[in-house]
Formats: sequence, C-alpha cells, structure tokens
Amino acid sequence: MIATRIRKGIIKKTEEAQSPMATLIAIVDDEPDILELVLIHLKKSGFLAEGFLEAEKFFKFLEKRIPDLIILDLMLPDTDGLDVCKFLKSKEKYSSVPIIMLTAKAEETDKIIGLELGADDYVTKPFSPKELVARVKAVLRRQKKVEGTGITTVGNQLTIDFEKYEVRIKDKTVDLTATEFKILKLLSTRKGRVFSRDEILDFLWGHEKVVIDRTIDVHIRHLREKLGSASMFIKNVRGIGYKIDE
Amino acid sequence: MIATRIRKGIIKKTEEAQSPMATLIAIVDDEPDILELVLIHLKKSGFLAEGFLEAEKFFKFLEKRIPDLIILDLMLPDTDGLDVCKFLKSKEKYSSVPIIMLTAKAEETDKIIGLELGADDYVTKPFSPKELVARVKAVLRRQKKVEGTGITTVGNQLTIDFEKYEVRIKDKTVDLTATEFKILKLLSTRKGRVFSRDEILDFLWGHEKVVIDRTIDVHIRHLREKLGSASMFIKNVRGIGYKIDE
DNA sequence: TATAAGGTTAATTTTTGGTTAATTTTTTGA
DNA sequence: TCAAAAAATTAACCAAAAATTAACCTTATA
Repeated sequence: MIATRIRKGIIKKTEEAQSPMATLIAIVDDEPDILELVLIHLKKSGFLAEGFLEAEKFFKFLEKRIPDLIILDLMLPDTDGLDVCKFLKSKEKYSSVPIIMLTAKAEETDKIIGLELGADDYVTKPFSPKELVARVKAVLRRQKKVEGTGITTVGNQLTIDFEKYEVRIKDKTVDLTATEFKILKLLSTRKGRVFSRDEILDFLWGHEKVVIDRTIDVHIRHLREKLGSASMFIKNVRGIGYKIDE
Repeated sequence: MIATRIRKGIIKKTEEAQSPMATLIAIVDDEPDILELVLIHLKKSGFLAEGFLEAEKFFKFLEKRIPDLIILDLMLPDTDGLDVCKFLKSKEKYSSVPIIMLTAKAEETDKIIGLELGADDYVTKPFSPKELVARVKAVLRRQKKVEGTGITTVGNQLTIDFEKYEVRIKDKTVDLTATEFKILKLLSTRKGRVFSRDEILDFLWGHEKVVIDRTIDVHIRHLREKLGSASMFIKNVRGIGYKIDE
C-alpha cells in the first residue's frame, strides 16, 4: 500500500518535471473587454497571464518581474505603444523579451515600423483569440530561451555557447572573431526578429563609434563563410537588415 | 511513532528513487508575490521547494533540514541578507550549501560583495522566474563537478590542488605566486568559460583596487612561462579575455 | 633600514581582424 | 525587360589588441 503510494508520488513528480514550464505573459491594452478575452484564452492554454489597462501599471509590474513575452497595444491612452516598445528595447534588462504588437490598421508601413522598433510579431485588430495564442506559441517556440544555461541552438546543427564563446556545427568547433560572435549572439537570442545594420552596430560598439553600415555586410559575409552549411539560417531582409530564421 | 517511521521510510525511498531530482531548495524573500512565483516555477521544474518570508523562520527550518541550495534576498526586513550569507558560510554544517542571491539593484559592488561572501551566483531584480530556475540548475550542475577532491586536472598533465595551493606538471611541482595561482584557479574551476580582464581583476582584488588591465597580460605571461608545455591550455580570446581550453 | 619578492606600469614589437572602397551580382519595380 | 537600388564579394589598409620586455613601486621581513 505504502509502496504504491510512493510509486504514484514519484510518477506524478516526474510528469510535472517534464511538463513545459509556466510562461508568464503580460498584456497591455486599454479595452477591458479585449484584455479580458485575451487573458482567458491565454490562461486556458496554460500560460500565466497578467493584464494591464494602463502603461503606468505595467511599468510598476516590470520592476518586479520580467515576463517571458509582452503583448502590446499600439494605441494606448496614456502612452504610445511604440514608445513603450522603444523603451523596452533600449533597456538591457528587457531587450530580449519578445513583443507582439496589436495594431488597429493593417498598413504595411506600420508593420515595417513595428519590425524596426523591435516587435517580434504583430496581430491586426480585429483578431481571433485563437490566432493570437497561436502567434504567442510561435514566437516562444522561435525564441527557445537561452537564459541561465548560456547555450542556444539554431536549426539543430548549430550550437552557440555564450560563456565559452564557442560555436559548433555538428560538434565541430568554428573559430569566430569577437565581432562575428557578437553579431551571431544578437541575431540568435531573438530568432526571427530583424535587426537593422544600425541596430547591429549599436549593439557592437554603442553610440560613440561611427562606422559605415556596409561594414556589417562584410561581417555577415565572414560569418556565412565560417558557418558553412549553417549559414543558410542567416537571412537578409532587403531594405531592413538581417535575421536568423530556422 | 508509527507515523514517524513511515515518514522516514518514505523520505528514504524517495531519495533513492530519484537521486538527481529530489533536490530541496529554500527561498527567503519578504515579498509574498515573488516568493509564490518562484516556488511555483521551482516545483514545476521538479524541485522540492520551501519558502520563507522571514529569516527567523528560515533558521528554524535549518535546524531540521539542510537544503541543497538556498535562494536569498539581499534585502530582508528583519535581517540583512549578507549577514545570513556570512553566517551560513561560517558554519561548517552549511558552508558547502550553494547560495544564489537576489539583489534589488544591479550595482556591481553588491555583486562582488555577495560573491566574496560565498554566494555562488546572483540574480538581479526584476528577474524572470525561468532565468532563476536555469541558474539554480547551473549552480547545482557546477556543484557536482567540484565536489569531492578539491583537485583539478587540465589536459591530464597539469594538476591543481586548491587546498595545498600546489600545481604540478607531470609530477613536477611548479612554484606560482598567490596571484598567479588565483588566476589559474579561476580559469580552471570554470574550464572553457572566458573571463574578461575586468572579471579576473575583480576576482583578484575586488572592486576597491584600481589596476590597469594590461597587468593581467603580464600575470598570464608569467603563468605561461612557469607552466611550460602546459601553457598551451591558457588561451586568449581576442577582444574578450582569457580561458582554459583542454 | 636594507633586501627580496611580487605586483604594476610603461614602452615596444608583433599579430589579428575591423573598416573601407571598389567591383560584381542580385533583386525589385516601373 | 531594363534601370536603379541593395546586397554580396574581394582585397588592401591600418588600427586595436596581445605578447613581450624591462624598469619601477610596494610591502613584508630579517
């Protein structure tokens, strides 16, 4: 009897351990109905979700916890969603948190602006909650968190160890220069997200150093050369910049 | 009485059954929300976790059980987290239990102080629960490796005895200065990990002393000279720092 | 207080790789 | 289908980083 209970206990524990970890999602939207609806659907899908009607309260929340993903309405009453996005991206702490934008208009220009500001995806209103949840999952899947372990993989043949500054392709180590490594790091920590050449340069050298942005092309070339077959994951988005796509 | 015996039995069985995973983690944090969140995530990851809002209760708990890892908020209402850390490290009983510090500010000085006091890692608020869990796993993983002898070997010709402050190359002892030894220790306890010159300097002298980082180059040179053939394991990563690579 | 040991600095040489600019190829839209 | 724009490629140049060397402090100790 006791034995059985012990067994069960163990089995249950194991199952828990294998289940996906709770993912915290923050939603900022000034329309209570929509906020409520989104929250319900996210929670039904097993996410931990927190909603905010004002940017103000959202910022308060941010001081205590960093969510795994942020859903942001472009149109907020107190602040502009784009400004929030810009702010988040400028802070080291939050810069790696993926953002999904909710936009009222499906204008192509908005999309571009969103991409340039660092959003990882955008959903146009009106939207179906199911679609939003699907997008959330897609972005998270792409992301494949690096945190803590300091290791990430791209297309399961390329592994990047941030502590060791080591890159391996199918267990063969590849020598990268510091700059090449940093670019790869930037792109791979936000898979799918497009980075402009200026953004990459800022990441590399900060604002002080002024360098022609064509330089990035050359670094990308070197990277691609060294990565060989795995270079297929580094993609150019014409007119905008570069990204990693698995 | 019977209850006690059953309990004992269960505990023993459980430990046997899931040797790597039945890890007990204690968290001390005065903010109920954060405590709750962390507990949820740790448990979902398969850890046994106990939370404490006050240092007082945590100490009571310590009299009964020694956790495998402690997560400690630097800012506690009744006691200073640093004092708790100092106390734990001073007691033979608890000195080998790894500690992860939660700090409100990302002040560099705090970090160093924490590390000097024996904390194994630190996470700055706000943090993502996932990151914390990943750090916990990383610290535990590291712990396992170091446990036991206190002797490390590099590329099976270089042995380092941390207790005796002794370095041998193929059974011939090598005389190192304290500084050289410390650098070798730092690099060899986290093989492969690249340390910047600043990190090495912080490890050597803390933050008070201000020294030009070129100094490290000279120490490395001396080290390499003394290590002879084994110096091949000390590698420079241009633009980043030094590491040991086997 | 003289001495030795070890840490630091500074100056010089060597090596590496980041930047530029010129050229070719590719993409896109009129 | 053609012209313009953007990206890829290539090689030369040069500046930054590391290695090396020697001289100079600092501190502990006899």
